[in-house]
Amino acid sequence: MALTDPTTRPAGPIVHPFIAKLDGFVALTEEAKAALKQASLGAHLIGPRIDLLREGDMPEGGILITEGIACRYKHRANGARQITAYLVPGDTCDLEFHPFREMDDAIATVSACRVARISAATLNELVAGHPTVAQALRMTALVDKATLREWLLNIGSRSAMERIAHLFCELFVRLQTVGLTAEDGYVLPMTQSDLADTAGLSSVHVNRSLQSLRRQGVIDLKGKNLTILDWARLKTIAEFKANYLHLGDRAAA
Amino acid sequence: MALTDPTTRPAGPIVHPFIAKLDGFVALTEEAKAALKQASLGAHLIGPRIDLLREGDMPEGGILITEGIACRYKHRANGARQITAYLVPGDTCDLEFHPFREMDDAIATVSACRVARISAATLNELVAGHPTVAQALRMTALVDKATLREWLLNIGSRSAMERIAHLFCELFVRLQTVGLTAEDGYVLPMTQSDLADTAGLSSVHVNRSLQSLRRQGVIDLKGKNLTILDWARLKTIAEFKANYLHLGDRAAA
DNA sequence: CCGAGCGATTAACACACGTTATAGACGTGC
DNA sequence: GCACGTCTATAACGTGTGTTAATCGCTCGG
Repeated sequence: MALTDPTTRPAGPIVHPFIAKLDGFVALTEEAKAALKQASLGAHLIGPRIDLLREGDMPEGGILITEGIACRYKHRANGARQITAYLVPGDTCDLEFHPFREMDDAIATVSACRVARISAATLNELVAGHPTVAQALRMTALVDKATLREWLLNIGSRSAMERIAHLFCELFVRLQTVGLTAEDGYVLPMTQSDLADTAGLSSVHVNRSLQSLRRQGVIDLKGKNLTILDWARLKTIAEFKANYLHLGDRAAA
Repeated sequence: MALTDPTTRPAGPIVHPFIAKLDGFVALTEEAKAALKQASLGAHLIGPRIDLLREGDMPEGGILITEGIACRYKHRANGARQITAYLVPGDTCDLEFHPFREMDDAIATVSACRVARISAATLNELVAGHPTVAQALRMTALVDKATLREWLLNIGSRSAMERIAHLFCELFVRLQTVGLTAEDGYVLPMTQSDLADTAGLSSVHVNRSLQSLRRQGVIDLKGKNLTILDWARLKTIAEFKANYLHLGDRAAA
């Protein structure tokens, strides 16, 4: 029963991942949910590999991803790129909005995405009118920071294979909470070059590490389909603990 | 005139770095300043290398550093440690507080520190009663996140020497805004082993990189006294841009 | 149907960085 | 004044990862 209960383990993508996410952190009132629904109307479809915001931009409002995967990244003068976060459906950026702030990094789609822009005005209304929303948004900011710290640990102290395993674990858990995983895998739209820029590795070495994970029978990766053949092993390799995502009882088994 | 004007370039440590920091982000009302002063009373002196919060703790409130330098860090099972942030006077942690949240990392002093604990109750009063404080706190959270992203770029894509140079640049600018730098240097309480755990390097290689910076005449480091002999060069090596700190016109020259 | 381009793969080689070990310098407590 | 621990420094050696480059397979546009 529990396995098929759509409220605990959705069979497909959930309709309003953002509302579900916030509601998971802080129980929202019905009015708050309605307001959020209203605010996330008018999402646009945007193709893959498109910049949503660039370094130096002064966004009027924030961004909400409702479908697809996007990323935050920074560029160096020599052309090197560091991806600092992945945004999955339900994730936002710059909702903890502050006027007159210049972007110090950029945001781009990885796969095609559905993106809603939320203006500063509606954001202020949301926060002012719905304390539960304000509290939940503060929680998302905390989780964002905790995730950045975990990535720092990942890049700073783990080996190449461990880093990639950790990323795969994190994405599995995060996508699972929005109903975007199959039982044993998910769609991974990043290229090996993206993974390299995420993990602080060269794309050649990412390939080597993937081969190693494959040879050990831990994963299978064909095209954009990642299958996790041995979840326990993957978690062990990555030394993955989901506590930093602060999912509470929504955490995956 | 401008150089000696204590409001723009304080000659010594400023008395309430936290208030100055928030006021720099969002102009605070006099009542807000008074309330913040009240809240930060009763700071305790704590020795070096003492844990303030441990992973798994459920802090009742937040922490404010008024003197000394502390750090956030995470441990791995194999004993490896990753330092994810340094807290200088005026910095806080977990003020964007959320009830029933378990720490997913730890906080410890590096040098001896003066530390104020701010309870959830006074924090709620501050935020509810002073919108400017709430807004400024949101800004600090944004800067924290931007700093984490910059660190990710640092560790993920820069060489050993560049990473260390970047850290030295960042600390110089941050300490300067709270009046804790000399004209050409500051006190660096971290050991080389700390720097290693910060930059994702071995302590041996940190030493090698420091020697290299010394040989080039960029820095001098005797004991805990860091002297920057060639600031322009150091910035170039680190490819340092202070924009992610969002200091506006408080940024160093 | 063909060429162009991008992504994945693999090989060969180079080097930045890690590991282990030892010794010296410094402070600190007894 | 001595023993001790901690931090810095340096050497020798090993290796994980980067670099360059070539090949192969797709997909997509014409």
